[in-house]
Amino acid sequence: MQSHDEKGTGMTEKTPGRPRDAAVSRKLKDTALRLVRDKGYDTVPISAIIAEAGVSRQSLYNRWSTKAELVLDAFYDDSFTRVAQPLPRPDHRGALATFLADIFAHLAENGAALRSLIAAAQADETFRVAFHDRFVAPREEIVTQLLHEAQAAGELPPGRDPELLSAFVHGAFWYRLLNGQTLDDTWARRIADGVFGP
Amino acid sequence: MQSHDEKGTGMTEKTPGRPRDAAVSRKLKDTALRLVRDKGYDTVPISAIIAEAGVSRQSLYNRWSTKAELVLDAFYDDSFTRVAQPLPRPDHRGALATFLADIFAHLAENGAALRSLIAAAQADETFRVAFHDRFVAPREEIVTQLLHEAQAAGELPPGRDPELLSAFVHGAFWYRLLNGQTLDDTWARRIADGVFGP
DNA sequence: TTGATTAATAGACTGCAGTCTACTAAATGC
DNA sequence: GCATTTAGTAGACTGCAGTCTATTAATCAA
Repeated sequence: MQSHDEKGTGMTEKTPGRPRDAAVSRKLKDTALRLVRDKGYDTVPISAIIAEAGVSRQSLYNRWSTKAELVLDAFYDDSFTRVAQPLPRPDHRGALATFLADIFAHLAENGAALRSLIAAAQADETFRVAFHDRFVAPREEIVTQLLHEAQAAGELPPGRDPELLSAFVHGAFWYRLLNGQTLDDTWARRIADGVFGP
Repeated sequence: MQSHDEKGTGMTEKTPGRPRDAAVSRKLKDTALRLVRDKGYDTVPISAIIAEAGVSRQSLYNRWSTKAELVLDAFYDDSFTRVAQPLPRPDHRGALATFLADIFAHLAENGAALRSLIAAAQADETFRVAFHDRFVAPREEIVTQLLHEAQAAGELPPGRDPELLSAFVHGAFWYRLLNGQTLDDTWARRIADGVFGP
């Protein structure tokens, strides 16, 4: 196996051989993030990323096995999933709308990359699982959790199905994103209203 | 421009030059359909399709500008959208469940290809529009229509939002498909119940 | 028959992601 | 020091989608 700790935990685990250069990882992620945001996932070749980062091809593939893994890491580092703040409690319908509006607001910057990563996941099961575990599942969990709480608080009728409704919410999000349709505050509210009823 | 009618309408429009050979188109679509079903979209190279079809590369690209366009055509010819039958009227909830169960049943055969086409649409706006117009929009329309009728029949409360609910339905479908999760009769029923309420 | 036009074929070519090879560099343990 | 191990660089290589060029074949109009 490899060492590859690279100060991930702070305690470098005393592996033999030359240690990984954390600066190389940083440069790759920063460059990938910038180039993909600026020019788009499919327009930016690996050769451009390593050239701008000033790093060899093999150094990239020592760390990530595909372009998609690198880009996921790059965006993950930046923000992407740190939307997972605790949500305001009193009004669950409003909390859901706010949560969605927050995600949708980030789509201006990250939406195109997100679409590319979802696409990449369809051709690469390993990446699909990684993407699901790191990006999809946590967000789904937040909504499911919120809906369970809303149900406990009596704001959502007991007959409703939080897991299904969470699939409705994220499904509508994905469906509109992947079909190139708008997603804004209005849609956040509309989705929340659709879940909680009129 | 080209002639490219190829008996599409029956009335060959008297274009100059050598006419397209309909047998070439047939062989390409049949071969593409079979190979993609058997081996998967990403596993089947163009070179294999033209080799098995016994046709030149250029003949393919004279008809379709990308692999995705060919495969969409191949699956479209076979079935794929002919699920658009008129639906039973008395029970709209049951009609929706049946409609979905029908789609889900076809996923065993076509689900992998559908995922690949959705993925391809994310990197190719021209194809995304074609795919949307030919595949996505008609199905969405069916559900929206059904929900409007259900609302008129009093089976769906007047406060509900058919366009949004349709996005919920197809969204949940896409979301689960793209995340590699099961879609069967149980889910069809569950989604229909989620739309119409408990 | 000839010319114009488009289709079909064969195969070279480009740009891409990802792999592989050869070599050099930095760390550890003796 | 020296051996071992892993990271780094440079660059060749493979397989892919899609483009391009050259040549031949089929149709229509004159």
